[in-house]
Parts: sequence; structure tokens; C-alpha cells
Amino acid sequence: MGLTCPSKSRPRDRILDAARDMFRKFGIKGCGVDSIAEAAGTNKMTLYRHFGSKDELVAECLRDQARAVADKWAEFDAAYPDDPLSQLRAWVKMSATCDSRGCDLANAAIELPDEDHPARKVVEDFKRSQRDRLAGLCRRVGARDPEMLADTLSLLVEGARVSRQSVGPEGPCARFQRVAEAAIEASIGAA
Amino acid sequence: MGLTCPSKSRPRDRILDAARDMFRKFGIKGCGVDSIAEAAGTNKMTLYRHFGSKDELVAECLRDQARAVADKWAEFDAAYPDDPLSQLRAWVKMSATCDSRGCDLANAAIELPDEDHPARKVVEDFKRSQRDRLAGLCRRVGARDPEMLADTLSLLVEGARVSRQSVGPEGPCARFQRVAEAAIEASIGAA
DNA sequence: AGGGGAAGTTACTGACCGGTCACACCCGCG
DNA sequence: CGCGGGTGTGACCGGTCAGTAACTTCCCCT
Repeated sequence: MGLTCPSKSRPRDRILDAARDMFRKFGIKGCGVDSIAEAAGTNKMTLYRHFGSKDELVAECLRDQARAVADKWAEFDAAYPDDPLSQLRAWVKMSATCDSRGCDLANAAIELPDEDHPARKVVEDFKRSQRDRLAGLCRRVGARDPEMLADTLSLLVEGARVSRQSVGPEGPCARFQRVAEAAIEASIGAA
Repeated sequence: MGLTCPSKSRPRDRILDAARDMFRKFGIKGCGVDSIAEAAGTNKMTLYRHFGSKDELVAECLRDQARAVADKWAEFDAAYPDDPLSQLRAWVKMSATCDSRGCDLANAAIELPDEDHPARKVVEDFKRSQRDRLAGLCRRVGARDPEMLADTLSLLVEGARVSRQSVGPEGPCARFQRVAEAAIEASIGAA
């Protein structure tokens, strides 16, 4: 069964986990495939047998995290069925209390300027679907201008995540939740 | 024999310019000192005589850009003396129409997770002073909650810049200016 | 004219990079 | 038993990295 134990799981999953951790700690370009394999308790050869290249490993890693976020949305939907406002608030709260290293997808886009990198498409698709999901909620919540609110929230959460990395958690991002909730309230209050 | 015509200026300035350009194009970790020196029409040795290390070059580069932004603020102050609202709007407009590769300072913070990197302090100081300047303007403009407005605008502009890199200029950042101006208006309208 | 500092040149170090190879191993399955 | 696929091992490739040394050449200033 799904033992969380160290190395009994499949190498592929361990590599993915280790890569995510190391990319976060040192940046994508900041760690080599050898160290990733070692951190995963395996070796470079096995890594290359599962992922054709480092670039592909990065892309798959990001796909994995995109899936995790999709699961979060599903959780919110299950927790507050037919209650888009609560879902929206839960999402804001989650975004406010998440890890200090920001959004790995956005970070990857910044760290990999090459438009042809396989990770770029993953990031773009993810961010777009993220905004669409948000816009759907804004519509269902009865916002005066749902598209506008969706973009506002998108910008705020993106800004909060990058601000936390550059000035720390005591900076502008400390007020993110209040600002975001005020934006929601203003948009549905004036309907 | 003057092959290197395009460069009459001092090597140090050329290196700084070339480094800025290349860091933007390929990322900081994405280009070596040798290529930077070559792009600057000089050589690695001269680069190392002016900047002790690549890390120091990065830091100096960012200090340079921080100075450029400070100059922008001075311009706004000169263009609209004693008119904080116009200054604020000019800053919003500038932030909306700036280059597509985002804020180099914030990008550096994301690309260099090591807290001890000399560039990190530069970024943190810059972002903090940036927010303070903004807060000062928000106060003078008579905003209901100046600190809140300053943080809102900080988050929005930071978000717009990173969003432009991950989803492109047609994404949420396209509505940045409208959102930001609405936030300003809401904050001074309700005074 | 000449002296000195700044700049250019070449070559080098040692480490590390992404990626590949050949080969030994282990373990479940028939 | 033997077979085969997934895994581990270590060596290896060519290239690039940051950083240094020793020497030459240029140009500005007195």
C-alpha cells in the first residue's frame, strides 16, 4: 500500500519529489541532475531512463504540481458545493498561507526565459486555466464585472507570491488576504 | 584599429549594460562572464578587475537599475510638483507599459534563492524603499487607508510583471492599469 | 618624451555540467 | 531453473563554468 516510507516507493516518484524540493531550494538552474538523483536515493542513469532530459524532468515536475493545484480546487468544490463565494474565499486563504518560495510554475517561467523550453507551455496552460477557473467562480458569485475581478485577484495573488520572495512575508504580501477579500466584497456589494 | 567602434565609453559601463541585457535575455545563471565580457566588447580579465566576482557584478547591475528607477521618481516629481495624484498615475502608467521581461530586481530574487547572495540585500532594500515611496504618495493623496492602498498597488504591479512573463501580455496584466486606477479612485473617493 | 595605470591577450586551473556507455545486479514470474 | 525488465555502478565524453596568472599594448597626463 501507499507507504510513505523512504525508498520503497518507485524511483520515478522519488525523483519527482526530490526534484521539486531541490528546484525550490536552489532554483532549477541551480542544481544538477546528479544531485537530484542522489537526493532521490537513486542515480543519474535511472533518472534518464524515466525522463529523457533535465528539461523534460522540469516540465513533468511542473505538470505534477499543476495536478496538485487542480486537486485543491476539487477539494474546495467538494467542501462548499454550490457555494462559489466560500470556494473563492477558501482559495484566497490558501494563497495567503502558502509556502514562502512562491509559485513554482511562475518561478520557472522567470528562470527559463527560453520560449522553446518544454516547461513554458506547461506554465502558460496552467496559468490560463487557473484564471479561467477563477473567472468562472467570479461569474457564479454574481460579481459586477467578473472578468475584472478575476484579473484583479490573479494579479494580487501573483504579486503576493513574488513579493514574499523579494521583501519577505512582512512586506505588502502580509495584507494580501485583506486586500483580496475587500476586492471581492466591493465587486459583489455593488451589484 | 578601432574594430570595436560602437564603444567609446568606459569598459565598466559597457560591461554593466551588456550584463543587464544578457541577464534579461538568458537569465542570470543562464550566461557566463565570458559571454558578458564579449558582448561588452571587452574581455573577462577587465571584467574581473572592475567587479570582483560575477555575484558582485550582478549586485552592481541591480544597484544601477535601482538608481534608474529612483531617477524616474524624480522625473515624476519634477513633472507634477505638489501633485501626488498625477505622480501616482504616471507611475501606474509607466508600470503598465514597461518591458515584457518584468522587474529585474524581483526576477533576481527568484532566480537566486541563496539568502546570502549580495544581490538579495539590494533587491530587498529597493523593494522596501519602493513601497515606502508609494505609501508616501498615497498618504499625500489623501487615501482613506494609505498603507493598504500602497500594498494593494505594490501587489498589483508585482503581479502584473510576473504575469506578463508567464502568460504573456494578453493575460491578466492587460487590465492592470484599469484595476490600479480603480483602486486609487476607490481609496480617495471614499475619503 | 616618457612614465604609469588601465586595458587587452592567451593560456591555464579545477570543478561541474548534461548526457551516454557497458556491465553487474536483483527479483518476480514462468 | 532460467529469463527479462527495472535498477544500480562507475567510468567516461565534450563542453562550459568562475576565476587567475603573466605578459603585452595602449593611452593619458605631467
